[in-house]
Amino acid sequence: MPKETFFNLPEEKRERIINAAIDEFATYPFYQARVTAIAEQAGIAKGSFYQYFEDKKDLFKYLMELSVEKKMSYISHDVVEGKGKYGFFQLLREVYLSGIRFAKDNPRLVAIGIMLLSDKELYTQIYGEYEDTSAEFFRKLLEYGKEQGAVNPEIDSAFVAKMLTGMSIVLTDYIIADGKVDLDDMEIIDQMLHLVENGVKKRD
Amino acid sequence: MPKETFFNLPEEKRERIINAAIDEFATYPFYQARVTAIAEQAGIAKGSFYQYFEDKKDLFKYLMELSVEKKMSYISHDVVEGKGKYGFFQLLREVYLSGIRFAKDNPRLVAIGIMLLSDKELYTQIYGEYEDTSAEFFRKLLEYGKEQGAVNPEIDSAFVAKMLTGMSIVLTDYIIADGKVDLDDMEIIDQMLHLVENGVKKRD
Amino acid sequence: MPKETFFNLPEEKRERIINAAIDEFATYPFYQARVTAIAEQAGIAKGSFYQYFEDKKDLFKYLMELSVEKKMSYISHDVVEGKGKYGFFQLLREVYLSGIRFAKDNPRLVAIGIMLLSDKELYTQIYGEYEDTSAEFFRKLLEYGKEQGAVNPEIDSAFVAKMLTGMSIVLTDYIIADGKVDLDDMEIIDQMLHLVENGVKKRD
Amino acid sequence: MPKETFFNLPEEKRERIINAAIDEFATYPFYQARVTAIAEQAGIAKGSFYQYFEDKKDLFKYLMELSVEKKMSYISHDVVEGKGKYGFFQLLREVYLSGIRFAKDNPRLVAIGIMLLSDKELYTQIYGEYEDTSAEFFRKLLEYGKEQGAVNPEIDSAFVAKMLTGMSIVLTDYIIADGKVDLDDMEIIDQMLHLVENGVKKRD
DNA sequence: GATGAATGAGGTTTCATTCAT
DNA sequence: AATGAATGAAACCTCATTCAT
Repeated sequence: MPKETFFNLPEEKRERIINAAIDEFATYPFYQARVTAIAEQAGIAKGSFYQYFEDKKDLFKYLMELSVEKKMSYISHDVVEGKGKYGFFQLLREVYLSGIRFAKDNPRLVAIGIMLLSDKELYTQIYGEYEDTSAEFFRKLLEYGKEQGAVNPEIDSAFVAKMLTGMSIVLTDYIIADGKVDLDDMEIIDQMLHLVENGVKKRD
Repeated sequence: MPKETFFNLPEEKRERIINAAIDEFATYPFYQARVTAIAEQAGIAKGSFYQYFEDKKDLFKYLMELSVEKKMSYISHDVVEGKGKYGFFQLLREVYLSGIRFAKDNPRLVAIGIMLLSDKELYTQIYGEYEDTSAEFFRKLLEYGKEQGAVNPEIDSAFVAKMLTGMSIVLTDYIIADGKVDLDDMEIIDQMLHLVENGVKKRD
Repeated sequence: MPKETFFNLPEEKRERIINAAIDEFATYPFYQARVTAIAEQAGIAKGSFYQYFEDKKDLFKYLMELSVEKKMSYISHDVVEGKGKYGFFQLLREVYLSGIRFAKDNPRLVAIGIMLLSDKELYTQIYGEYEDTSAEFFRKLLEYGKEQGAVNPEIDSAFVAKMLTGMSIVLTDYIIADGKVDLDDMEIIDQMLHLVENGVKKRD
Repeated sequence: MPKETFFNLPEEKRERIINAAIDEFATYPFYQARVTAIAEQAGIAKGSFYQYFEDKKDLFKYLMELSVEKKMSYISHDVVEGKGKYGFFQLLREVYLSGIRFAKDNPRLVAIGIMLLSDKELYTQIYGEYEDTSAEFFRKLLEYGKEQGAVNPEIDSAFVAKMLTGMSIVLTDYIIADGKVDLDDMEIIDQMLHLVENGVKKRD
């Protein structure tokens, strides 16, 4: 957690720092990212860095928090409110859509997140014992789908949740890498959802 | 490519080194992995390391080659011969199965591979211009499925191939993380394949 | 070029570093000179060295610049102003004299310069394409002497310039090695100049 | 001094080694020259090197000996025999000429010699307390010139000897650097000798 | 004698972090 | 709070030399 001093900073400066950090961590894996580079980019003294943050990891952690928070803001808008109104597959669609929007708006944050996923050493150092929040989210959604009768109750929620997570990652990766997906052109998302829908829905 | 001296080594020593390297790279991302640690673990002098390999990257590259080679050996047995005999979904099943077997036998190699995937900087340094071999493999398989009439010709092969890759990764990740999947108990794989099958197959 | 941090240092420290460097480079050829030794002698941390200089070569280059600058200061005083007033042989005498004074005051700098001369590889790395500034200087002086009618126009200025350079080097080398030459006792210099004068001057 | 084993080698191999060594030392200053590179070039095993020579310095020393020997062979032919027959300036001319011929035939050996001159640390390690053989040679020649009545007895033989040495070095350096001097075209040498002659000879 | 693997000291350089102002 | 110099651990890598066959 950043020190108080950081939060007392004028917003503009705080943002300069955050942006510099995002740039650096999106370009280099954690261990290769340099505090010096961040300080330089942000236009602050190296010493100041340590007045705002405990250390490199502290900043990184904070970034991840910001990222989650921001992602939530994308989801909440579309889904959280709508829960109940929507059917399972509609919800799933909204979740993916919000994920895509988030990725398009914050490609560097997504890149950082993906990097982190593959460095379990660091991951546990940051989040404590490994625990896949994202998969957990999908698991609950699936349970809800089962209750609703939209999802085949025989499937293993935990595993399919993993799959949905993985597909979500692939999707966002696809987006930030190639910038291919156009929000107006939803074909691909629909293809994916169609794939999931047919694979997961309850037969009659 | 390792130097000749490496290949002149007694097999036992060569394996000690390879194992030490796999251990280190599976635990730490490339830039955090330490040559010193590898040498120590392998019980060789630091200087010897550089008689066998050009540098750290050289060894890493070699490891990846070994990995691909080994993985191929898993696939070949099941699939390469059978192509033509099998339908698309059977082939896909075989591919996933071989992937799983490989992952169960070589979890650390898989971990290294996954790490590499998320460091594109390093990836291109090693393989030249980024090009997703795995996705390409699945794309061809899908084309084959379309020819066969088993796969819906309307789907975007490139994208679905990405998805299949992603799912494959998730699957193996799942396996090496939790060691949950038991080969005798194929339910989960079948669930995934079922998911894919329904999502991808041609409607009548 | 040293980094800004170096120039922000208190003069006393800067001098300690420069002196340590001169000592080291005067004793060992460039590649044998050790950054560690310089840091130790100067009483700074090894890491600090790299806050002041890009690398070993950076420092070395700077030393050479300092040396040229200092040498210029010896010449300027005697000659630059006097050009026009003096005849060719008087000018030559002044040039050699200033060279000697410089060598007596800065024997280690001279030693470094001489070392550099014999490592053309390094020389071009530092100054770009090899170009003998010193010989060029003498060549111009000789041309001036020809204009003045003091120097035999038949001689090959380029070659004799090389000779004058070489003799200058020998002279300074003689001085820093043995410390023999006493400025009050100019016999030797006069012998040399006499040698040159007779060899070069125009016959009637 | 090389070990006996070296001299037991077939001449062809010995020469391969010597040539490789000359190449390496002519290209890099002693400290940067690599035993490994020499062994490779010569096509011998690294271990063999140490069966022939004590260490790197041993080989280098031997090279210098060879060089002196070879240089002597150039001189002896022209001068040693003729001493007595020739006047001082004729002798001097012969000495320089032989020096030039040697330099043209063995530019790399000359380059090594010049390098060594500027590394006094190494020089004394090799020859013991610094002692300029070459200058000594010229000093004796000058003494002879004085006896003969050809050289002004007032000049300081030691110093002028230094000068003559320096000029000799400059001359050879000029030759190996630019390859400019053509033996058929002796103008330049004559210019230099003329310079010396006028500077040194006895006035009447 | 020939080989080439083995060694390890030591060099340069990087960088997170601390410290003094 | 801000600065930026200072530190030193630690990393990679090189190479002369020794050793065992």
